[in-house]
Amino acid sequence: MSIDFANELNSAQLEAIMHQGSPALVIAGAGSGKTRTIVYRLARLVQDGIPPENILLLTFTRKAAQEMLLRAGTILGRNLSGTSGGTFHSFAFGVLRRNARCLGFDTGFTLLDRADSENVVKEVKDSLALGKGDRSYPKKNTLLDMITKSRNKERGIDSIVENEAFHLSSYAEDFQSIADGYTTFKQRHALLDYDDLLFRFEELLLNEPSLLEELRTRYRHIMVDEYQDTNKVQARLVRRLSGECGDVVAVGDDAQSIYAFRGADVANILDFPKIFKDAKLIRLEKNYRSTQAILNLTNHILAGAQTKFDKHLYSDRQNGALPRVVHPLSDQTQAKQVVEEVIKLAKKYPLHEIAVLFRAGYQSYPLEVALSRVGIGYQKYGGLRFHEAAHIKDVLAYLRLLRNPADLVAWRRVLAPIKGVGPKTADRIANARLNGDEKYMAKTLKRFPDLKQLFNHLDSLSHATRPGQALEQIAAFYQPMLAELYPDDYPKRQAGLDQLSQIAINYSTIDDFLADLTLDGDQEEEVRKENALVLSTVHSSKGLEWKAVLIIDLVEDRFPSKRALARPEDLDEERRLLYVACTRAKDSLTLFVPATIYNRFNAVSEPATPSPFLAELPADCVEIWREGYASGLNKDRAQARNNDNSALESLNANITADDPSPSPTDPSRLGMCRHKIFGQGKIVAHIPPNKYRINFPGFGLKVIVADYLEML
DNA sequence: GTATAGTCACCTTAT
DNA sequence: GTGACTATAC
Repeated sequence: MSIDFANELNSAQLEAIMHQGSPALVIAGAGSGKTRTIVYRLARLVQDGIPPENILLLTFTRKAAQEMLLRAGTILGRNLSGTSGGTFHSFAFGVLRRNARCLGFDTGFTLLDRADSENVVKEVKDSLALGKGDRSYPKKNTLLDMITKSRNKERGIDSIVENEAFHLSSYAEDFQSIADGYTTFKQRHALLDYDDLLFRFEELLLNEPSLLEELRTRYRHIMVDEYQDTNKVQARLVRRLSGECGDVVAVGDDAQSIYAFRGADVANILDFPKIFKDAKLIRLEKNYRSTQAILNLTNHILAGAQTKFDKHLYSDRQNGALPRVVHPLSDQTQAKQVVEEVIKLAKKYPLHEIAVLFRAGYQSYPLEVALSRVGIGYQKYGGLRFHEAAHIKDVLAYLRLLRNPADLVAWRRVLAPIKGVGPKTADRIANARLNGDEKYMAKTLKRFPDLKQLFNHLDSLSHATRPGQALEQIAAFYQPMLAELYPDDYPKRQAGLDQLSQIAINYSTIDDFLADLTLDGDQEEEVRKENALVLSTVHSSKGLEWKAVLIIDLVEDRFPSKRALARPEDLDEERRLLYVACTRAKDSLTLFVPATIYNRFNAVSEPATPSPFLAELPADCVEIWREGYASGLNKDRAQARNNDNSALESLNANITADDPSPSPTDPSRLGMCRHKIFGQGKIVAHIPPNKYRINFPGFGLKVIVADYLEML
């Protein structure tokens, strides 16, 4: 069966799928049929006689790769399972595992997930006696952030701190010592973190020319999806694997770059033609996903960016409803409004074609409560992961020890439930067992009789090679501890363990099972609900699409996130994030702007400023609705957007007047101020309780928390 | 060194 | 309502 490609694709897409034999960069706007293009190119290559084994497809999630391979297989009517597909990290892991000896890991190695890494970092910090008794000392999360940012951006920690966390500059030296200690710890216990996978892979390719040759011979055709979100080392890996003029097709969209915080470098896209000789450039600009009404809005969002994008999406779908901006009275009523909106939309679309998107995982909590109350099933993407739950990690620790007896992180977990054994004793026991210190072991076994059982259990496990089988034994051993450790919700956790066993059955090696869990958190989707509303962070929504999209909490501090705005260019990333969110919608787009946000710190609702990205939008590209105190939602007939701010400010004024705390709008303070990043600026307005709107020459209007300002 | 009860500050985003 | 840290007693 031959496929009529010309009939299935537009001319730019066709050009992309027919390209072969040299590097090409496909700049694919949102909804421009990027996935379709990759899928058809896969199919085209195989149809033209390329063995699937010679193709490498690198994507952002493993699921994306699987779906593309499945679709290509369906088109061709044959199985493409021979194709290598996955994330950079999982591909790197596979190669590293097969060559563990070249890395100096003779007894295997194990992976650290984010939480593991944080705990190691904290341990190192404590062992160096840094920040003792200092409550305001940077937390493990911040410490690891600095360390991995430094590695991903390939700049010194001091430079990262100076640029992105200037308030921590006095700790820069500490951070360096902690980073060094962290590296040493990982080496000593045969542990790799996410970043190590990429860098050790690169090292391996440099040190083992025969391996590089082998990989090059095998992977003659490389495709890389979401190229705008690759970092420097990933770009070098592609270059090294493909060679300067190999058959490599990178697909991406500079306007959708949303992982700069992780070291992603848009320059990779821009430099592609420099790094790869005679790279062909192909642009996909026609949008097949959204209505023109939605694209009008997304084009406006992008137009406000400081970094200009050469992008203007267009669609044939002219008859679309205007995107709606809904102003609920508070974030609590917002949840109610979203539920009502979902109920209405559900009459038109299946639930899984409707998504609610948000900036950060916690923002969906009130909504989750409201949904449960009315019995609407939902599936959440992003936020806490299945395998991060304590009981899952407990059980996995036994498996880790089987593969890497030096894994101290796992030892601590396994030993922790034994009464009388704390972190110190756990370390000692682990070391004694590793070094065969019989004397200490005998002594300790006498003191902690439970240890005997644990060791017997571990010994019996060592015969198990398949993860399903091993997990069965572990679950039996862990059972009594589960009930003891988690008396409140232990049935629920038991169900989680059963689910884990189900997943494990599909794997033939423990290494792959463990790696997939840490490298690809959404395993639980295998038991995904059939028809459920989708809740997702914007980051996790990348590459997906729905008939109807609702975005919540579009207010200053939340979207854009106040945590994300350390440097001027960070605002653009937040803007691109909103762009990604809005371009997920095919037919219907609704933006929620609550007038107040509940503040847990002082347990009151505080007035919120609408997201600056919305304030810029021309009045005719959206329809505005407001929630009244008594009357529910009303359409804003006048569309008097300019009154918006004044109404809000009078609301603010009222609240401030009732507030006994000091610092209301004081005209004498509305002078000049200085900000570490934006420089000197004129204060335009005070936004109670603690923010100012300031005009910074060159940067425009910004809302800044008073703590970050020096008043002049 | 460990267990436990109490106090205080806190939630980006994710391979 | 929780996780991270401290003080106190075993």
